[in-house]
Amino acid sequence: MPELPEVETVRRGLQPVMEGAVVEKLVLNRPDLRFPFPENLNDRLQGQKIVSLGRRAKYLLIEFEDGASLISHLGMSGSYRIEPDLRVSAQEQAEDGFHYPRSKNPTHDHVVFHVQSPVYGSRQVIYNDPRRFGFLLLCGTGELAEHPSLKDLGIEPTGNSLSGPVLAELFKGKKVPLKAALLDQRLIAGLGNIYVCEALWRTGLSPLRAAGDVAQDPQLAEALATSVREVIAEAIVAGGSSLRDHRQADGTLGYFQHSFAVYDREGEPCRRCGAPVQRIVQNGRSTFFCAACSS
DNA sequence: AGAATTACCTGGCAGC
DNA sequence: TGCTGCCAGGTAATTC
Repeated sequence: MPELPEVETVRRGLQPVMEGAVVEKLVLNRPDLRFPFPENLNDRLQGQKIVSLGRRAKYLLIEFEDGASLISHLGMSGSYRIEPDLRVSAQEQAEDGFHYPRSKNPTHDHVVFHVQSPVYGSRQVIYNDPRRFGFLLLCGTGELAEHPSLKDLGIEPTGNSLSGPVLAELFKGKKVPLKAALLDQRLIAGLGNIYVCEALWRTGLSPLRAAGDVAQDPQLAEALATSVREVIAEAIVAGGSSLRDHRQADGTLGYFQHSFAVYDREGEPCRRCGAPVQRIVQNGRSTFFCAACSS
């Protein structure tokens, strides 16, 4: 599920119940995910108010009033959902505007935040992750920027910071294929396999082309930077659209509503030229592109 | 140093 | 219907 747009969708879904809420209790149903949970996590967070829910690249940042932060990464299969507390009546549940998806598999409900929201009252925010590639790290006051998971991250592909000249500078002299360069979180942070394929297709660039090539052509660099920004922005809007009617934490719905130009469309006609979409493997991962109209 | 490969897990699906 | 093999959007560790 989670590339940047999905994490942003999750952030927006959780924000209403979590921001300003107090952590009543944190329940860990196992000792670890990808990494061991921080020690005494419940003791550290119990009674603390969540002051904001942020995001950096694909990381969800839960910031507390004492300045500490939880860094949450969803890995490949992580998701959050909101559930009503037992004390919340069916009537209130029906009227609070939230959508409460059932747990697809309760055995993978690894973390439960019991929160008391000033607006919605008691709710459970539940982290589910079948593959357990996700992780939860605790970061002390003021250490977020220097945290090992965050300090080497490149620029966000949101807003206007990713311009043609900026992209050209990042890719200058790089011999690696565009696919690898765009996936490199130290250059641009937040792109994953899907949106890299989509942005390259949109620009008419082959994923096999050397990144340094694009750096030497200001127009190409501008076009690629624009495509990346557009693809990400549109995906966030699509994720958000599933939140319009029922605010929900799980970004899955928005994600699957997306119709991709090339991703997972091997053999199907290119939406630009009609030639069959190709699938190749780069660095052990699938790349989808149109060999006929990308170069 | 930088690039490529492997490891970490479970679930779903195609093919037999 | 079960079994096997393969594939999956992530980062980190290891090897080259």
